[in-house]
Amino acid sequence: MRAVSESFKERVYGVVRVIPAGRVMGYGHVAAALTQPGMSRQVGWALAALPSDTSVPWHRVIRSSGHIASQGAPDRALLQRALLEAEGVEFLGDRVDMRLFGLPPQHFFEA
DNA sequence: TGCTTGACATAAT
DNA sequence: CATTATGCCAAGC
Repeated sequence: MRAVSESFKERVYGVVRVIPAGRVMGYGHVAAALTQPGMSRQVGWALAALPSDTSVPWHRVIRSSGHIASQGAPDRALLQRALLEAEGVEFLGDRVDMRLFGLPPQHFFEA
């Protein structure tokens, strides 16, 4: 179990909760918002530890390339895509158009 | 202490 | 474009 510290998780959730509906962010961007670039993988673990009934909009966090992250969990990937499309996020093939839906880093400064 | 693992990122091919 | 190779960082063994 590659769990991350509770404090780190809380900080990650704090940032993710600030992402407005219809916008997305890359793992690396979330890490950067925590003033800790390079922690993108840990951000992924923090989200993986979320309970299914969480209030955190985890589906708005995808890879910087625009691809949906969870490849080892098809069920979650499909749900994530469905949730995003329901919020108005458009897909170009199998990836999100980050240029249009990527959130500008200035919008959230540690929550 | 050193190797493995993972919802990643970036550059090279 | 897609695929592969490297670099990353923290936690578990």
